Amino acid sequence: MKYSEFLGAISDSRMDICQNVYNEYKDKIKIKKEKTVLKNLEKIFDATLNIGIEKGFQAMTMRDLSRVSGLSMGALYSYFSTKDEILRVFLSEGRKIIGKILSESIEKEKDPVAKLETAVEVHLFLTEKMHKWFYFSYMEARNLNPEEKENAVQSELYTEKLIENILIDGHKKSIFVETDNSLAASVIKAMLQDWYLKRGKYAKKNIEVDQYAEFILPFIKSFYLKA
Amino acid sequence: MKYSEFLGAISDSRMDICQNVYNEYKDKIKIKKEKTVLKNLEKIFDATLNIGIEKGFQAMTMRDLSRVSGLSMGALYSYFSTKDEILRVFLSEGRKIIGKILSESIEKEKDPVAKLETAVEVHLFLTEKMHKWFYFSYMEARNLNPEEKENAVQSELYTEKLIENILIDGHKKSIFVETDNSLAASVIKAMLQDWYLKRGKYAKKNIEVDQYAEFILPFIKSFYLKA
DNA sequence: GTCTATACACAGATAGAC
DNA sequence: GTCTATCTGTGTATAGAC
Repeated sequence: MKYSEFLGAISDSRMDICQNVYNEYKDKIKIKKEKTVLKNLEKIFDATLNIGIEKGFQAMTMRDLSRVSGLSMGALYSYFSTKDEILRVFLSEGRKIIGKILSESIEKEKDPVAKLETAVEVHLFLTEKMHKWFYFSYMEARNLNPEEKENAVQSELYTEKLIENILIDGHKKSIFVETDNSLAASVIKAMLQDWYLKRGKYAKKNIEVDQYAEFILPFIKSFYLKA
Repeated sequence: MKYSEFLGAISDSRMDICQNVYNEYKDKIKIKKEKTVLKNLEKIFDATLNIGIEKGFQAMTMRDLSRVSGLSMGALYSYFSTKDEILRVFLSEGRKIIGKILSESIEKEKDPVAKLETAVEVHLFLTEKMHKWFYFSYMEARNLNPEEKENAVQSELYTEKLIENILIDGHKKSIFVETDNSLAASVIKAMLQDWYLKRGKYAKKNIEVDQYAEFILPFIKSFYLKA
């Protein structure tokens, strides 16, 4: 699959996240008109990601957020009751969307090699499309409260487990070599994460996401595929 | 090489960093007795890393640092004139030490395969020994001023260039396959970084640094070594 | 539904006693 | 060389006008 094909096949994830936030939190949000809420949630979402990536969520002040989002301080607090809630809500609703897309894509494929290819490609393409969310999520997860931090860790492990299961299945079917599949999944995950953590570097090297996928897939296969 | 052998061969990096800080900044530091300065710099260094890893440097207050380090607010400001200076100084002096150890270790080896093995092992072992510094450095680099941030980026690229040069040399000597060596170095770096970024995860999986090295070396070699 | 003005807490930094 | 007490700015959050 190419990134361009992927783009045509999925919906606007930013809108999906805001819609999810509305559905989940409409009782707590003081504004009642759905259209107004969605419009402003998107402004808050974009501003939070942009400032958060620029200087970190802790360093972002509510005055910054007000200025960049175009909403007043008072308006912001009609949507979220504390600054920390903004972080918690956008991260948790994002995780739900992403977990769903990834697992559904893998389930569609039958054989282990196709599953592995799909897992790698969909992960790279998702993080390319939502790179701001992913980078923000990675860097700010430690600012969550202990309970939510645990959810974030579990979500990471879930992705890794998806990959591990593909490797286990492939070995059972005598397609992949025998190895420590848990460790192998971690290492593959590390390569996938590097794509969104070092976006600036790859941009400078003129590497696009399709090229990155075409590089790491043979790299992974050369180790796991039996000769 | 095993991690235990590595440990026997290098000096106490925490003390080295503090010694470097003293040498470089003794004119700016208000306290004059070297022994006192070194003792207190180590306290400040440890406290900064511990609190910084726990909740981030931005969220760390000077009162936190005072409490954990055991020095008063006034005393802290006799060593560093601003909070940001603490970050800047510990990161830049750490980078100097690390770059030196890594490049010297690689230079000792002659053939590309041994160089590659050494680069991987020394990087993993260094990050294992100084894992707090590395994690802190990775997460807080963006809180540096633009000039220092650029230095941090360059230092990262330098490490990557060391690996890339090994791959280029290996290909010239017909030992390694032909590939995009810049991209290859990035991907190897990603695997190396995962070790210190996901320390908690590997601890839970009961993976030690020697095991991690033993896993990723064959993984890397299976791709680069000619059959 | 959105705004401005403000309360109140706490941050970084310093002065001056010891 | 180290401490305590304090200054001043800025942060989050809210009240109440429109």
